[in-house]
Amino acid sequence: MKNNKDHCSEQLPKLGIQPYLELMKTTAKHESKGASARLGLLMLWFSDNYLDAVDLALSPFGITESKLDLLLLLKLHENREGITPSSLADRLGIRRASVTALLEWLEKRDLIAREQSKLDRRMVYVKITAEGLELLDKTLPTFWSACSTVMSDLDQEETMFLDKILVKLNAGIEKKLGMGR
Amino acid sequence: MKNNKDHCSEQLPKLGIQPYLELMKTTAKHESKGASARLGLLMLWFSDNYLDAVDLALSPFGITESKLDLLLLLKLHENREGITPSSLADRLGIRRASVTALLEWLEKRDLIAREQSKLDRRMVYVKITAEGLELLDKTLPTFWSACSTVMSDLDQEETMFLDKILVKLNAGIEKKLGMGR
DNA sequence: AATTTTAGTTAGACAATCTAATTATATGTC
DNA sequence: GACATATAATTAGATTGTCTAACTAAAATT
Repeated sequence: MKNNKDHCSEQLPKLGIQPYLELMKTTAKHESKGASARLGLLMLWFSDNYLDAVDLALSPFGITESKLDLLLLLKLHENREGITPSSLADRLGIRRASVTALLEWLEKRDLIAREQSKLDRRMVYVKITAEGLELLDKTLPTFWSACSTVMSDLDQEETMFLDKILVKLNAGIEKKLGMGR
Repeated sequence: MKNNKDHCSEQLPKLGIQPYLELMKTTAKHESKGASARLGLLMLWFSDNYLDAVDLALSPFGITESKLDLLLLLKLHENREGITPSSLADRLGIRRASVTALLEWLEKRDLIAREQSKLDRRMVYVKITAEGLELLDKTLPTFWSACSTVMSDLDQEETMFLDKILVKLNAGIEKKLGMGR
């Protein structure tokens, strides 16, 4: 999360996207894709800003998006028995070792509990605790409103259109990265 | 960057967005904003995936998006004399100490050069080197195509519409975060 | 001349990831 | 049944990008 509060003389002017596009003309492979690349650049900037904004909204709760993501996954599969670190790694698109680190943090704060499987003692079952659920209850309203605030600048037509587009783009990119929620 | 190649039994099914929306109904403040929050969630997922995809595309060049960002900024202001770490921090929306770290890395590889100002000896001027420009030349084609590839699923109408929407959203979020490019 | 402000750096921290190695357990083969 | 292989989780150690707080040197102000 970025949070620049240094008060410095603003020496470099904002360029906007134009100079980037001009540079692109001279350094891109196929000029045909100009419109897509412009879009991609706008999206890159927005993605950066948006993730920062959500992080910022969550920070008062002392939890990050990654960890909330994991808790949310556990909550939504609460009925299901036998959620293992491996399956979480799969679903989150990260390595098992990374999940271990997240679980370590969450367990230390009693937000989740781990229990060794009796059927296969290599495996561990992960569950969200009452405290974990409580934290979700406290955090989620802010999370949803952080998600929606930025989008509320759009009118109804734009909202519907963007929804359609994002569903399409997400499907495409999940296929490319080979995973999804 | 995420890169899951562990081959695990896929135990947790993909849920898609529906269960998240149902949970939202019971945990959001104002139900009115449902459409925006749904959009925000889709955008959050897409932003995550998109940044991962761009990172992945850049990884063969041994440079990350943050560092490329900085180099690009230097390239686009190449004519301007006296670019300081402070002004870069301003423009990148990060702290001066963080810029020092990036410059350290870039300087070690001769991609940028630092020189003490003679007018005000507290200040340092940063310039991109020939090697830095070379790296940009090698990297940018891949960067632009990473930006555009994901977007190329869209037809012309969608592209134009999304462009308009992103300009609007970026303006809004930059105002909220208090910075921009 | 003394104080305060500024620019940059350093030191030390934390979060989220990774790979490689390790441990314990299960499974499969001869 | 014993040995080899595979699997699940963890540990160890690294990297990246960020932060805050303290420090140094120089400039500006009082």
